[in-house]
Parts: sequence; C-alpha cells; structure tokens
Amino acid sequence: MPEGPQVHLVAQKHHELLSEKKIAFASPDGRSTELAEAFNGRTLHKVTAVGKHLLYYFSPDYQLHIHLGRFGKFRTGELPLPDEQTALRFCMSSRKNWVELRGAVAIEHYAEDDVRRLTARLGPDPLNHDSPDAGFEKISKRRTPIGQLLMDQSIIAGIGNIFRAEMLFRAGVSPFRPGGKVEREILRRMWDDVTVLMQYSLEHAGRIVTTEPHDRQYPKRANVARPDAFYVYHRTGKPCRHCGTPIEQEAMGGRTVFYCPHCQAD
DNA sequence: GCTGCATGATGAA
DNA sequence: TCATCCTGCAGCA
Repeated sequence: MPEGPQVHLVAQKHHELLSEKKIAFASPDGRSTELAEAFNGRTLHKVTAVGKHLLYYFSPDYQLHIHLGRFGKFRTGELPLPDEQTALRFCMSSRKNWVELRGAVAIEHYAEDDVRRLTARLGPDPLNHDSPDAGFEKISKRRTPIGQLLMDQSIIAGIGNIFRAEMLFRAGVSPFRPGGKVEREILRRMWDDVTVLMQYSLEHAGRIVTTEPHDRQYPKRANVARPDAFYVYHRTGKPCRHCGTPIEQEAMGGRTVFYCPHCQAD
C-alpha cells in the first residue's frame, strides 16, 4: 500500500493516539512473541517516519522498527479489541486505543545503533526537510536509468512506483534516461515537485493526486480507482492527458514503469 | 474457489 | 536477473 506520505501519516496518527501511554503488545500469529514480551508495559514517547520506515521510540535501546512492505496495513480503533484475528501479525494498545498490523515485512527491536544504521543507509527524505544534494550526487554518477534510481531508497527515501512514474512525467523526463544524463537543474526541479506532491498527500489523508488542479473534489477513499488522479500510473493504452499518445508500460527492475513515449522522449 | 496482480525489499546466483 | 516473502481483492470460472 504505502509510499512515503502514507507512512508519515501513520507515524503522526500513532503518535497522537499512543504517545505518553503505557502500551500492551500482542503477536496473535506468534511470529513476534518475544518482541511483544520485551516491549510489553513500556511507555511510548514518540513515533517518527524515515522514508517508508516507522520508528516507535520507547527508550534509546527499546525502539520498534516497522516496515510495511507492499502489503502491510494498519487498522486502529477504540477498545475492546476486535474478534477477527486472521493473519494478525501484531497488536499494540493503550487503555483506550488499539492498533492492529497485518502483512508487514519487518517488526523488529531496534537499539540506538540499529536506528543509526537505518538512517545511514537511507537517502534524503523529501518529507523530512532533508537536503537532496547527496541523492543528486549519487544519481549523477550512475548510468542506471533514472526511473530505477528514483525507486532506490538509499538514493531518495520515500518514493514508490506512483511518485516515480508521475514525477518523471511532470518533468518530461524519460524513465530510461541514464541518471548521469539528467541535469542537476532538472533533478532539483523534480525534487521540489515531488516534495509538493508528497506534502499534498500527507495533508489529504494519504491520497495521491498528481494531476492539476490539486484542489479538485475527490471522494474520501480514492486512488487507483480515481482515473483522473494520475497522468500515467496505471493508464496503459489510455491517451496522454497532454498529447493524446497512448501511455505505455514496461518492466524495469522487476516493477512496472508507466510513461508517455512522446512527452517523455529520450 | 482459483489465478494473478498490486503504492516493497532482500538475498542468492 | 530471479525467486522469495507478506495480504487482499478483482476478475474469472
């Protein structure tokens, strides 16, 4: 499900719901029993996000690291806990609220060093007001297609398949152009643009809308189902909104990239 | 009921 | 580059 903004939104929400509360943990599917026991009864102080990673801070050596992967999903509610426990990986609750987690890739006990290692291997995150220079530097040294580099979390943290496709279209850059062939000025413009798009998503319940104008009215649960939210993502065969050329798709690094062959010519 | 696919990431070859 | 892990749902029979 999640690209950067949705993860940051989860961090905000869980912080509001659970910070400064004593937390009870459970691992109904038994995969994180040990961790649940180690954290049980501790007080949560802060929830933050870096790229697509979540960090729950209890104390320097008791931090909880969660990565949702492609399918991870949270649900929240007020006690009592729901009966349905199918595929339920993890549950955190205060005296008032519960948070359930399914499908996540990582639920881990992090000490200070682990957190340092994580942040060290992630590139700048547009939502954390990082300087993009280190990311630009890496891109300019590579011959790998820019479309693939943008998905690499060690180059820029938080971008996923939707933002990758949409930011390239909005910049008129072909996903196949080698990283080193994308001028610094263009990189800068793409970074600024995707920062705005991600910020918008963060402020609109995680909805991603890259077409203009951004203030169009959308129903609450939109996205892939909203055909006019995107320029190219999942629009294979449909006419480009700018030039009418059919949108194309291609496999790139095991993922599908969508682009307009005319507006994003090499 | 089955199949394939989806906003992710890793480790082996 | 490929196989693998994770869940849910659309599309099909």
